[in-house]
Amino acid sequence: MPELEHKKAAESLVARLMEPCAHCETRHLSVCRAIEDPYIDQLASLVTSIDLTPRESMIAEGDSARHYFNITSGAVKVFKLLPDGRQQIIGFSLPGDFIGLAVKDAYGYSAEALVPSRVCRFDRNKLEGLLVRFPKMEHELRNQASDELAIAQDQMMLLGRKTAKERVASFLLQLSARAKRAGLSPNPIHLAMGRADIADFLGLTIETVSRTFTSLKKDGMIDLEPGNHVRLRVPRLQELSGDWY
Amino acid sequence: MPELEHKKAAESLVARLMEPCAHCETRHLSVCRAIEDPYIDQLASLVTSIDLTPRESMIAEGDSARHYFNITSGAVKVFKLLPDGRQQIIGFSLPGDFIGLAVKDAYGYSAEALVPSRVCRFDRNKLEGLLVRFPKMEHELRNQASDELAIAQDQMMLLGRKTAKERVASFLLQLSARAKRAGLSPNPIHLAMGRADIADFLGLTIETVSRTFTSLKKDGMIDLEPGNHVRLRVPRLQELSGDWY
DNA sequence: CGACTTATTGAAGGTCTTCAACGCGTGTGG
DNA sequence: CCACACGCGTTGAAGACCTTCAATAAGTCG
Repeated sequence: MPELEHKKAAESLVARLMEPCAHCETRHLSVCRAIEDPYIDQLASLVTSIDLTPRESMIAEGDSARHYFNITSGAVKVFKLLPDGRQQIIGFSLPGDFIGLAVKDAYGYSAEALVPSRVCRFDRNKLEGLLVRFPKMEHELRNQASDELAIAQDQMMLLGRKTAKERVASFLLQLSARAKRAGLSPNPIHLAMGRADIADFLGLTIETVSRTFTSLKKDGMIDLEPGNHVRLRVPRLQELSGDWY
Repeated sequence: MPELEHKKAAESLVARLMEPCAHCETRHLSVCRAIEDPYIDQLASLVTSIDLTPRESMIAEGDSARHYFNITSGAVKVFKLLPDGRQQIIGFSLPGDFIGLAVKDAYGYSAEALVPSRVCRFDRNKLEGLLVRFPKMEHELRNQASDELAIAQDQMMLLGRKTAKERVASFLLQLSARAKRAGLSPNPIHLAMGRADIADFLGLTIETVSRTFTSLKKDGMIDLEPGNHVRLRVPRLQELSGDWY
């Protein structure tokens, strides 16, 4: 590597370490976009970047809620457990997603990485303090909470009233739409999670999810491709999903 | 009626019409508490009080979202429909509850009164304008959204992973807790909604709800009393609910 | 290659749903 | 005043969808 290139790379590394937010690649996707460049260091000063390995826990239900989190890369599952071990996945968080809004004193859910991931951890008290000076950020957080609320309501409809086929169809379309927004391939989509997690998200069992996938495949609605990729026949899945289009 | 009494009553009526927020009995329960007395008229200026009869519609899914609402008396159901008529109730709103947060351009749900109710209707644009000057209110709205989000997540757990008995037990305890907060009787609780609405809220059918009630009664968990009242054996219902206590 | 995890498939079973009938209370009209 | 209809809740029997239990296949990593 030429020395100039080398030097540039080193400077860029230093910059990322010293000014994590200013050079954050997911800033434009996240609530952090509410804070303008001149002030961004105030945000950076209360942030810690954390790397997570698959299955590594990020939040444990019941812990006192001292931090907010923002996903910068990878994928995280957010879930609740019943005392007997039953699990319900509340959502899958992707780059740009904010975690910690639905919180009182203690976290009401757990969260752990599905794949190698990186998250920004904010000190909650300090961030709340910052919000007094940055009402735009406060507004952004409310919008984020509103969006999540609307998504949660769709999920209630899915869990309460849809059949297994409809749930899986909705799920696949939902992943496709999110991938599109994140600039990833919306049609052969990639599944970052296994059947067990899909099941715990859709309120089904692993076996039912698997059977539903093969059934959709037989009906020509999807194709299962290597590497956990799924090709979707979108219009027909939309019909099947039971939703309004 | 003595003339003095008469005059007082008339003045009070005028006051309520002219300064609806200043004399609102549910203000302390609602997000409106964020605006202090000296400024409350600014809020009052963009509010319309509306009376609803049972089954009267307040919001229709898909309509452009020009208003926010605040329940001041009665009870309202908020729900979503699938094209084939299946219904999922997202929540029951009681005095002090704010409706309209989970909204983009159009409402993602419908809402209608269960019993004679009164609601405050805010012009959405004007209220959003007001928020710039009252960051405390903005903050209050975020908190409200966060609370609703946590509730929605509990509901996902209920819908995705709980049995019929657990759902009904959770539901009754939930109603009891809300009644307590609203200053109503938390133990013989009153059901403002019929079996059909309970079913559509819990992701069950009318028949299953009915059977579950009688089963809980046989097991000595509840007593059904006249006037849609239910007496709860709380500790045993908590065990049954499958939740953490 | 071999051990482990994950996904698929089969068969039996259970919980909840569906379809149907009945009871109960209320309100209306003959 | 009673008959009747209507809404709502309850109960029964049959059936469907999903789950559970079990075995096999496929994929992953040492």
